[in-house]
Parts: sequence; structure tokens; C-alpha cells
Amino acid sequence: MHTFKETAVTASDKTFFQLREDIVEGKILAGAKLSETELSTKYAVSRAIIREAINRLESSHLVERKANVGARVVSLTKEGLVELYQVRESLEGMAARLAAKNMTDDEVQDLNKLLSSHFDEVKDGQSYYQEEGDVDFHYRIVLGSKNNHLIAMLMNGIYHLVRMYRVQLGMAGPRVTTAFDEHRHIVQAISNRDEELAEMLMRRHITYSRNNIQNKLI
Amino acid sequence: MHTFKETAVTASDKTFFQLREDIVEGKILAGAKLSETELSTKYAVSRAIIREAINRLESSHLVERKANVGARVVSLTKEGLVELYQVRESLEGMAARLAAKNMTDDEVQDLNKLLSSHFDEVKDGQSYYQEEGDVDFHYRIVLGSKNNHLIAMLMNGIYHLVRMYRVQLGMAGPRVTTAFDEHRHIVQAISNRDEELAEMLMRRHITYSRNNIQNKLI
DNA sequence: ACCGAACCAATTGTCGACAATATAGTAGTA
DNA sequence: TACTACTATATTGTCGACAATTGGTTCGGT
Repeated sequence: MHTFKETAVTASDKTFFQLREDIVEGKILAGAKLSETELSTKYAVSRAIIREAINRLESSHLVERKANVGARVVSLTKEGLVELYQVRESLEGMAARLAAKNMTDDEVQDLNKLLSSHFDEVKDGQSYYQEEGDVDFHYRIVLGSKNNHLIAMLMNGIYHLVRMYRVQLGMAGPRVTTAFDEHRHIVQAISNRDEELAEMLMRRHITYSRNNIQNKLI
Repeated sequence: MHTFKETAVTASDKTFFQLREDIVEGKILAGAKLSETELSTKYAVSRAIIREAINRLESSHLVERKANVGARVVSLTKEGLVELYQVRESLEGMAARLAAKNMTDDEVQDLNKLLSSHFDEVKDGQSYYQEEGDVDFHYRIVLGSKNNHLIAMLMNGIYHLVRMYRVQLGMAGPRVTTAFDEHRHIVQAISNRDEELAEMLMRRHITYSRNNIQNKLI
């Protein structure tokens, strides 16, 4: 389960989540215009609700808005991907460092369990690991940092955009086993409470991961 | 001049900027409740405008909102400060690295000029340097990274919160000259296009800066 | 044919009113 | 007195209508 606690109560929240999913999953195309009136009939809510959702999406860097003109879904470019992964490298590197420092022993143990369950799946050739498992792994470490700013930035913003790139470019292929090894080393560093190494390995891991996607865009 | 391009056209924008300033500068206290009706009379705009402004402030981590209850200005805590500076260290470190890589020669030259103008001020004992000058320096480097995600995160979000801490805790005292030396070394690394060193020095610089403020909160 | 100005339709920005929800206060009972 | 259920009030959530702005289109002039 990679969905987060996001307690959606209000209609505005629900519309926001729905709209975000539709954008990330490509049901609304990258670069498309977001007409407020159109969306308000489509999702059966008032324009105010749509407006609020679009504002939130803008804060998440999933749409761009110009005053008195309107909003468009961001378009996926090679430069955008590079910039996104540079930020990710920076933030997740810090997350790994902090996780090595702040995770409880129990959490570290759970992380090791997660890793070995992934090992079993990789061994059996389950492709399930690829998306769901990778996401779980990264989430676990980010949450382990115990830094709420970091958590919010990655969970509410960056990761959705990352997923948008992954989904719409067709996600990575044969990187599973090598990524698994990288995960293993990161967990090792965290288990040893080696902050510097954890950060360095995570940064490398994300750089590799970027190279893997980047080729699809050239 | 440390104000950014922020072309405010719409009334919603203006209200947002005004409200943000009032919060950062402490005219609205940390932890205070933000009543929509009250603010709408105070700023002479409709509740919808206030609502939009509050939403944006929430995205900037200046305000926390609970559904059906309301919004409060964030409160300034020691933990919050530490978390904020951890993120800043991570992002600005990356910014320095990218600036060393992506700044044009002209931009590097301008940065050196800025530094020597600061030197003159420090020599003359102008306390002006402290806030305005420091901000200029950091902005210059962040913009030099040419990474729009990075720029947006720092300029629209983190820096305002940083300033809020600085203003409301009374800003640093005798750190001017030592901070100047740190700036000098960072500029040197950028001039040499030494990405790794630039990142490392910037991270240290921010850590020192945090220690300086942190003592005020204990 | 080309350029500019004045209109026009469509979209966004703003507003006030109504509905739904939470909090505080009151009354009632054990 | 302490606790619960209920009610009243104030605040937020949602909506539809009106105002303002944009971009395109048409028309006229050179």
C-alpha cells in the first residue's frame, strides 16, 4: 500500500485527489488546458472547488497557471526531468542521512524485513517489485527521517511528478536486480548508522535511476 | 532590493503578498488564528480571496489548516527550526553545486563584484550587510543554479519561513565578518567551477548559520 | 494584401448568500 | 458535583451569479 494518510473529508479534497490522479496517470494529457467550467461539470462540483484544486496542483508543480488566462498541465521535458531528479537527489540524500540518525531500531529492523521480502520477489521474477516495492522503500526512508518539511515536500509534491514521468514514459525495464543491490547497500548503511554513507549511496542510487528514465526522452 | 519579480496583478495575489508579509514580519503573531471573515473585513476583500491566500500560505508552510476548523499561523519551535535548516542545507548545497556548473562567466563575475561591495560595507561597519546583503548573496546563487524547481521551493517557500524565524527571534549579531569569509570561500569555489567544494562549503555555511539562530530559542 | 483598431465571445476573477460542521454553553440527570 | 445530551452560535465549506480581462475576429483604412 503506497497511499498515504491523506484524510479526505471535504469535497474539495476529494476533487483535488481525483484530479491529481487523472493527471499523473495520464487520463488528462500533459500540456492540456484545464478549463474551470469544463472540469466543474465533469466532476460535478462548483467552479470554486475546481479552482481550489487547481491552486493546489499548482503548488505541487503539476500545473502552471497564468492570471486571467488559465491553467495547463505541465509538459514533460528532458530538462524538467533533470531538474526534478536533481532536487530529488538532494532531498532524498538528506532523508537517508537523517534516517540513519533518527530511525528507531524497530524501524530499521522493519526496513530490513521489507528488503528481504523484496529479495524473495526478485528471486521469483515478480515484476511487482518494480513500482510498488520501490515506492515503499523510498517512502519508508523518507518517513524515517522524521523531518516534516522533507516528508511534505517529497510526499505531496515531488513524488507525484516523478510518478507522472514514470507512468507516461513507460517505466523502467531491467533495472530491478541492480536497483535491489543499491537498496541493499543503503539499508546496510542505515543499519550501521553511517549517515554520510547512507546519503552518498542514496544520491548515487537516484542518479542511476534518472539515467535509466532519461534515455526514454531523448 | 531583495524583492522578487512576483508580478502581482490580481487582487488575490496582492492580498496573498500582503498577508504573507504581515505574518513573516510578525504583525500577525505566530500561532494566531486566521479567521476568514475577520481578515476579509480587515483587507477589504471577499472571503474567497482570503481563502485562496490562506491556501497558498499553507502550501508555503506558513500556515496550518484543519478542515472545518480553520487555519493558524505556524508556531516557531526549536524542532521546526532544525528541520527547516536541514532542508535548506540540502537544497542550497545542491544550488551551490549547480551554480558552479551552470552560472555564466558573467554571472560569476557579478557575484564577485557583489562580494567585494559587501567587503567594503563590512569594513565600514555597516550593519546593512547583515540581512539585505546575505539575502542577495544566497538569491544570486540559487538563481545561478538554473533549476526552476529549486528556485521555486526556496524563493516561494523556505526563505519566507527562514525570514520569519530571523525577524521574530531578533536576528544574529556578531556573525557578520565570519559569515563574510564563508561567502568568500563559496564564491571562490564557484569561480573555480569546483562543484563538490561549493556544495560542501555552502552546507557548512548554513549549518553554522543555524547554530547561530538556534541558541536564541533554547 | 497588409496592418491596426474596435468589437465580441469565452474564460477567469470576485462577490455575497446559503449549507454543513464544529465548538461552547446549557440544562438535565444520576 | 460530575457527567451526558442537546442546543445555539459562530465559523468554514459550497454554490451560482455578476464583473473584469483576454484573445480572436471582423472590419476599415492605407
